[in-house]
Amino acid sequence: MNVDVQAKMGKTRLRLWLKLLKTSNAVETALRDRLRTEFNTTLPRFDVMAALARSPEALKMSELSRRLRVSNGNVTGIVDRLEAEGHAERHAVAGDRRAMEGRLTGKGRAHFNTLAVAHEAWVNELMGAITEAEAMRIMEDLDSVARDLEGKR
Amino acid sequence: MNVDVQAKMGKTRLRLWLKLLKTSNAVETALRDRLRTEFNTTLPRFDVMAALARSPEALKMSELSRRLRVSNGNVTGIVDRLEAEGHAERHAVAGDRRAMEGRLTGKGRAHFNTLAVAHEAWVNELMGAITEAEAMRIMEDLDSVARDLEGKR
DNA sequence: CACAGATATTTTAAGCTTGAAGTGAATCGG
DNA sequence: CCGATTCACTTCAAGCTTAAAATATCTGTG
Repeated sequence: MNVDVQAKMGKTRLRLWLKLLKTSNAVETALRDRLRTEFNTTLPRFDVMAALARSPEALKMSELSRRLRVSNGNVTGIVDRLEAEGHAERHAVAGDRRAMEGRLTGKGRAHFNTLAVAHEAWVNELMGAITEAEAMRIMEDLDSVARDLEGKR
Repeated sequence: MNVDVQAKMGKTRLRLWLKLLKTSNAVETALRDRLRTEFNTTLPRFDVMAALARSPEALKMSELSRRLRVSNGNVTGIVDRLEAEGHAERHAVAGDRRAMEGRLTGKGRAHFNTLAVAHEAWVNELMGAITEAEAMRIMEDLDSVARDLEGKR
């Protein structure tokens, strides 16, 4: 590939990145706004609740951190707040006095079910301009990027 | 469209959103890491410098806020730090004593030129799995989402 | 002119996020 | 068994982000 074509490709990828960023920020901002105004909660709290709700077992702090790809200290703070709200609880792990497990409370589970329904509807609305076929194709393309990045880590 | 097909579409859009978010977070995290370790700076500072560098004129704080789609208070803090680094400067706006304009210093402009070259190369590398044709198509699809969201605001 | 409302910016409080330091506990090699 | 290392988690400092309150200024209306 000659130099001109390479340069043009680079510019196209930069434009794509900027558009990807703009779009995902716009959707994310809308979701954050709605979680705040309609349910008085936040996206990080929703994410932690989703991870806990999805798992049949309680999850160790480090496991939450790994699944959500955020730092340990971050998980500590978010679970602190969920605990203060009565939506999650920590307990010691039998056999390892260093570790703590988190799980949703009954109240937390009920709350999350409400949130999850609203969240799915919102996403469906916000991404309404995308058809099934477009979605499938974009996911394939993004997968190739994700796999690529996975390798770099 | 029947109810089953609608439900399936909703799930597909949700999956697309999660993948979009995951991919853009992965790219963004890589860019943040490199800005930090290689240039001791941050993405918000880069964004403000890019806005200032792109504009032939100095920009008012509120204009920066509008272009970057972040709050006024946020811009205040980021410009504070750029000023402390000697990369930007504020000055009063003639004719409106409420307003402040920001611009890059000579040092800031030189620094930004270095950053911008590295940034474009990084994006090109991180998004290397996407071809020109794929990029064009995804941009079109995302445009329809962005236009849709634009209307909602 | 007075003054009500709009505008431009900064400040503040709260939360999210990270990397790094700190604490206590487990594990492993000798 | 003991010391070094690793591991799980929390704490800390710094920065980013927002919404809301506070300041100061401007503008239009009577």
